[in-house]
Amino acid sequence: MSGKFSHLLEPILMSLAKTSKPITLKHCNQIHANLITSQCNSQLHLTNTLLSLYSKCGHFRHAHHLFDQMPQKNVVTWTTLISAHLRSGSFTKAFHMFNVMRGADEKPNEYTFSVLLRACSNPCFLDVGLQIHGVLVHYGLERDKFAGSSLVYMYFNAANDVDHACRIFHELLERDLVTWNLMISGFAQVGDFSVVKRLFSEMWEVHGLKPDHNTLVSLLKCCSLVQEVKQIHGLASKFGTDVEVVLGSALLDLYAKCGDTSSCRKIFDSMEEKDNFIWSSIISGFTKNNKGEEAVHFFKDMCRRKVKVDQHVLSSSLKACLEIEDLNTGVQVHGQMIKYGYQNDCFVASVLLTLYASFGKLVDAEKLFRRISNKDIVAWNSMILAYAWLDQGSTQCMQLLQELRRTTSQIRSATLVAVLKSCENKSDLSAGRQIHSLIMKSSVSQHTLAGNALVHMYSECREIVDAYKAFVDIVWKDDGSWSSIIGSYTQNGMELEALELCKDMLADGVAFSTYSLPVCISACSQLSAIDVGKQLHNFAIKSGYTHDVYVGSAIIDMYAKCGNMEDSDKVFGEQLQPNEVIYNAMISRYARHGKAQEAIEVFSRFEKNGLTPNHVTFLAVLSACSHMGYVEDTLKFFTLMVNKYKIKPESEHYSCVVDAFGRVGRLEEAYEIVQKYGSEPAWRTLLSACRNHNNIKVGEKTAMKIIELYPSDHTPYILLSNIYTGEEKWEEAVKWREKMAKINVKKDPGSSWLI
DNA sequence: TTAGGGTTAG
Repeated sequence: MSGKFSHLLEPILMSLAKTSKPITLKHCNQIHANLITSQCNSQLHLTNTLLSLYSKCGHFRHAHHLFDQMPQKNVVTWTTLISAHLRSGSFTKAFHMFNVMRGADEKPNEYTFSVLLRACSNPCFLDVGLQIHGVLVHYGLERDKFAGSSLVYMYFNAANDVDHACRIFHELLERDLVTWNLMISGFAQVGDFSVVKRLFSEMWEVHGLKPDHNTLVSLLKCCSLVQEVKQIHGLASKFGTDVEVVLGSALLDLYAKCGDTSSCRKIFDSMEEKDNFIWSSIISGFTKNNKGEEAVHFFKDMCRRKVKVDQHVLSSSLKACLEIEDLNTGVQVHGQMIKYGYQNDCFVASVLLTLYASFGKLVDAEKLFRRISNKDIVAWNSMILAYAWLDQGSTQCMQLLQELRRTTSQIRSATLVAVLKSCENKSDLSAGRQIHSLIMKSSVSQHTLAGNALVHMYSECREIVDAYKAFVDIVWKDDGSWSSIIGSYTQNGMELEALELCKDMLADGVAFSTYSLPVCISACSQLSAIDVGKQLHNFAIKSGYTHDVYVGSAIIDMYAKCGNMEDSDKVFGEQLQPNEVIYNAMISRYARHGKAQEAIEVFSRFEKNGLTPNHVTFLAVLSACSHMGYVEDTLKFFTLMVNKYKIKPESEHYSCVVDAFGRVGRLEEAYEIVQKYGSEPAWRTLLSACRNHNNIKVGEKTAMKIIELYPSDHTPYILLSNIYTGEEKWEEAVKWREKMAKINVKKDPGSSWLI
């Protein structure tokens, strides 16, 4: 009687087992009920299929429950259950079931071993895998296609053991496409590309096996040039290989790495089925190529189509927001992150916290950081860097470092480099010195990256002697080390020494790079050493570095500072794609030569070319206008900067406005600005303007303020005394000179900041 | 009836 309806149930079960559509628990339960009512549940092959359906739709407990209730079991039943445990990540349970199975005298077959060995491809299960290999030999299955192929896979992935993998492969009785693909992917993984190519041609030319998308994905791992990627892409058409999601995303990723975003888009558009991999590949592909706008567009498109986003999509999209400084979209991504439950994901939260921090939202950033359940080192470094951007953020960075040291004894150089970033200011120097001694005591002491960061930190703190000491201590000096120390000397008025170091660098076998060349050229500019500058320019031409914007702008600047405007213009004209840096150099050049009108003209060309001015651009154009006393223009550019370009003015920008007002004698207005936003240089600019206009009222207020802020400074006393002298108020003038003498403030011999 | 390969992120 039993199983009389099996001919009805069987086709339904079979079609469900083969479908690519998602199977629900409801489907499984219905079939289960039907199996029972139609008395087909004693038909083992049908129950086994149901068991695998429960496992495929992720309902492992139901699978296990069914398994327990089955009166009869065969090797398929056991293998399916072991596979279900592995699918759910319960490795120990799976291995345990294997032992129970053998205890129950059920003989494992090639499928059972295939399933188990795949789990052992994880290095932490290699020991188990080797034991299973022993058992497999006992059953005489070592030369079997399925079991043997899985052994090959295990030896490559868990042990990087090429010899063992090859021995097993060569002794197989039969090899199919999957077996060949496993070998090819194994060699691609260990980086032996010549063997990959040899295996590929043998598979196709000798054995006539047509490659599939898996083969091509392994071949793609051997590509480093766009031509090679195109070749593999061509093979797909030659063999009629379906460019499905896996091959599609691998191709897309490689085209992106070669900078070919138009091919990325073509592949993306041609994909009928788009999964999360494809979406995250296209978003990260555009982000990698500094095309954040497009990347963000893809993200929004994805959300509009109601495609479920995953952690890869979220982190790539946030990276794009970071690149284009788009906080609004970032907040939208945050919304999706909450919606899909990725709020505590380490990867996603690390980028989002960086984005929030870049907009000064440190409280939000830290909140995200604290919620990450398993913080890895990148998350810690991101949080440290977030504080490092703050003025005087070294205290928080040091606290985070202490906290991190309580959780791990291994501190890597990237973390210390991040903390050092927070110490690039004189007031944070003591923290910087602490990190220095920490580095010297740790295994990081020989790391070039850490040494370079120390040189940079001391240099920014204007501790040149210490910068040099740190430089000398670097065991393997690279281009970054040399550029850092040469730059440090140049910025601190030691240009001759900088050029000497430049010679040492060449003698040490380190060639000029796009980093070291601009600093050396800039040393020449400040020395007006046009001959050496020209030599460096020649070198730049020969090595093709003139198209680099930093090299180009340094050369433009060098000729201008040496008074050779003709060559400066020539180099500007040779720039293929002048960007912000180049234009900034041109505007600064005119600003320095007091040519405000020309500076303004360059600024408008800059805007016409679709470039976005930054705070340096505005500093240059504001200083050009203010130097000439163009108050209206100064105010116009200042408003443009704040309103249109949303750039937060820094103290230098305010100083320019103060300077402009000061030059035309609008001292009260200047005073108002300095009082609200000014810094030390702004106060000094104002005081100097008061002296030029002999304005006692504002001059007194200003001088008092400087005395209050910098009590040991002689300049306000002298300037005030000079103002009184100018107004023929001799008594007052003498009074201020006396005051200065009384509190023991001395004028630096032979120097005055006015000079 | 059970099985083996592969792609994306900070």
